[in-house]
Amino acid sequence: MSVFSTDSTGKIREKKKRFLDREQRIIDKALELLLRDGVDRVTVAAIAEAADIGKGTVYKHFQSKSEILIRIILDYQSQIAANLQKGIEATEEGDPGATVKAYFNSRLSNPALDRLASQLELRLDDDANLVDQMQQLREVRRAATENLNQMVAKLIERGVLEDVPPHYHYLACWALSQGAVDLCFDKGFREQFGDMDELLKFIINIGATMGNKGQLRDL
Amino acid sequence: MSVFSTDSTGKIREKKKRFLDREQRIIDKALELLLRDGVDRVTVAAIAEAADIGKGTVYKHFQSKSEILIRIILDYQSQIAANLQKGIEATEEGDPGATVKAYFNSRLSNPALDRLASQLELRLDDDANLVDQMQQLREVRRAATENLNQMVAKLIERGVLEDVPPHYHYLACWALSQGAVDLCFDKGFREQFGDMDELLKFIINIGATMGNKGQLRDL
Amino acid sequence: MSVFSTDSTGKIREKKKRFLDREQRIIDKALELLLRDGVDRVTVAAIAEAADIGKGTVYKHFQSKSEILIRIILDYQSQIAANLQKGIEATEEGDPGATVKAYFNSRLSNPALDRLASQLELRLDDDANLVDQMQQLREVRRAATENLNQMVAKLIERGVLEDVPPHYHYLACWALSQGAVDLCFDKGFREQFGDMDELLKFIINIGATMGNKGQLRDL
Amino acid sequence: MSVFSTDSTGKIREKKKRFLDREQRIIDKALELLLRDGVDRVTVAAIAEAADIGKGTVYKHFQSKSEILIRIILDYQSQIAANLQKGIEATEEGDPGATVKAYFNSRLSNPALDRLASQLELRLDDDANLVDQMQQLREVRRAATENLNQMVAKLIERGVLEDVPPHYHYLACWALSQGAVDLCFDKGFREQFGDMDELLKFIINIGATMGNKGQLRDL
DNA sequence: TATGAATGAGGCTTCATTCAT
DNA sequence: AATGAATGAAGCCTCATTCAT
Repeated sequence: MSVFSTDSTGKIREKKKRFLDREQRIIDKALELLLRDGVDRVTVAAIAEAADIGKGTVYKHFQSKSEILIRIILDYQSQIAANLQKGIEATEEGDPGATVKAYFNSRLSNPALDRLASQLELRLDDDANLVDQMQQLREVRRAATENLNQMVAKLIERGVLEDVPPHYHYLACWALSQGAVDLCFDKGFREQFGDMDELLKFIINIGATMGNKGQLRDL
Repeated sequence: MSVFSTDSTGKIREKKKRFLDREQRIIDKALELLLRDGVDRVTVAAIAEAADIGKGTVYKHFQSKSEILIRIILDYQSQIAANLQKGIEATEEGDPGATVKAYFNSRLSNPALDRLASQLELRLDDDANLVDQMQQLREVRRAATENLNQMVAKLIERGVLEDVPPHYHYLACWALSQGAVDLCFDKGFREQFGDMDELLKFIINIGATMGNKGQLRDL
Repeated sequence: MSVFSTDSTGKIREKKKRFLDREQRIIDKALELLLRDGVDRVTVAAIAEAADIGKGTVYKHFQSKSEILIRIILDYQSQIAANLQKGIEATEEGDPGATVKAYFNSRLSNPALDRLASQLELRLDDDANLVDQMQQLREVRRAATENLNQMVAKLIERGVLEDVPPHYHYLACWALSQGAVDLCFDKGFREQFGDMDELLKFIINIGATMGNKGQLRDL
Repeated sequence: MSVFSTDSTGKIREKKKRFLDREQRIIDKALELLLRDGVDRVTVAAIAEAADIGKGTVYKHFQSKSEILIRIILDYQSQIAANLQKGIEATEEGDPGATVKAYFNSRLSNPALDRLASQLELRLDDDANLVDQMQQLREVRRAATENLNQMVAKLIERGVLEDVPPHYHYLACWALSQGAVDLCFDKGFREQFGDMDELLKFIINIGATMGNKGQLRDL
């Protein structure tokens, strides 16, 4: 490979890197603004300004505003999935509650972000131009649930968990953590009860024990 | 009272009734459209058209679009509170799980509505023109939690529930039901697992037993 | 005339009186609101409410909102004309400055009202539905200027005033008083110079002497 | 500087120029419409159409309709202030009446514009979003009155003008010119007396002599 | 006769997206 | 490739006037 072509390749690479960096920068700033100002109050113009680029440039990276938003969801979802995977591995190495804890901690460590992701997904749910990305999102989740399914099935087999379809267990878990996140943001409750840390621990504890063999009625 | 005055009074009453009917009609149609089209896609013009009245008429009944929305929240919240109250009474008459069941059933009987109320509240949270109604909403909730507090305290005293601050119990319950509602609307899950009825029963069962004495770890 | 018909006539008269009273009430309240809230912020609904009658009733007395407004102008104009007439009479009885003083005092005794009248007239100037009333307004003014013309002509003849077309004198007077009224309402000036009473006296003095023989240049 | 960078800089400059030109065009067209149709009847849509641009474009240049209007006032006020300054200089060079004449001519050379400015100011007086611009407007005026104060003080000292607070003189002048402007637009007067040029000369003459030593009574 | 609920034209403003430079 | 000025559809709200009761 000649010096010239090496140079050229290097330059192209550098260019690509800068391009990708900027893409990430757009997402980061968008996220920052969304968390700070709320879903309704973030405009493409604001994102561009925060990222210190022109509005038009945003559209070199994303076909529409929605694509930025769904990208945020996807990134977050992947992160959750990764944490979950670690939890599953820990569970397989002998700690039955590890998965649940990993999951809860993952979602509750930044409830604002979790809530934001929920809101965004809600808003983009039936956007016809995002079919692909939505598909991708579901795939991420399907992969995660597949692993969960196997893990839960084993725990059922071992008599740790109640013998119901495996997804009952982790969807209940999903629901409780989802609700816990909402709880963190209910102004009324926050005003009435103050600090929520202990409460969240209590809820996580419930999450870790619910569905355990022998706890439920009428099954 | 003369026949004439009776007539007159009657007519005035009838007029007022029609006025109030119309108000309800606006709310009903607004709710219908919100459920059908989503929070973002319902305009005042659409509500007016659905209610078969002029746009201006809407503003005879509500000072702003937001007031229609918060009214929907308040109506729903009152309904929940009423159901909850019945549950509390049943619990006091000897069925410890009645409150939780009443609460879950109340929220899950029409999850779409529940979810809509959450979304609306989120959107109206910092609307400066709704301070009064927001206050009213909190008052409805405060009254409900007061009753719950007393009931839970008794169950703790009787050794039925874990001895933690009473609100831990019902906020955990709130969280689980909130999450269960969201679960109903997750397209991915619905596609993957189909019918959710059994799952919801499972979750409600968890709701009814969680926090019971002896189920949690490390307390 | 029979007792019956007397009664009937009395009732009709009473009815008419009440009707006229209410008309005046509408005008009074409208004026009150206009002065308090500004021309832009007074609605027919507000006038009706202030007058303690229904909106529809307003339209039994006036064909449009504009008719209320022009009525206010006409009433004020008539009042000015009456005061002016007294001044003219006093001038004819030997006090040459009496007319000017009467005129200035008349307009400056309630500058807010004077300004309001100007603003309203401006706004109604080319309202096609008010041709008649506008004509009436001009007639009131024409009558006043006719008297002024004669009076000024005499003062010119007597060598008191400069020999220019008579209307020069009173239109200059009109202009100065008009400007004085505006002066009263200029926020900037008020803040900068505080109380305006002495200033207005100074201006009225100018009004009383301007155009006097021997004061102007180059004539 | 390379040819390329020169080109680039040039293009950017040209772009900026076109942007500013457009801004001026909006103002010009707005002014044109305001003068033609009256303050009440000019909409943002109409301005945009007249300027041959989209409605949205207007808001790239001005934050609100009010900002266009106040800009018109400010521009006019600055123009008046500049003319006034020239008059003051001429007075200082020996022509005592120069300032007054400059001022009157300035305002009466386009009475329609002067009147429009008054009306606009009236309408914007209590717009909370224009505090800054209003402040700016007052500053322009304060600067002008400061110069006037000094000049008038000198004329008083030299015995040309009556010894009253200096602002009495120029506010009287302001009032008379303000009134003269209104006079130009009174339909009734115009119809009755026809051409106003001679009358305005007469009034300007009054303006130039009023307040001169020895003309007033009772001082 | 008095009422006030109903109307809907019309105003201002926002913002995602495009495209000429 | 990057920019940001331009766009215009779409949304919310006001208020003079009408008309059924």
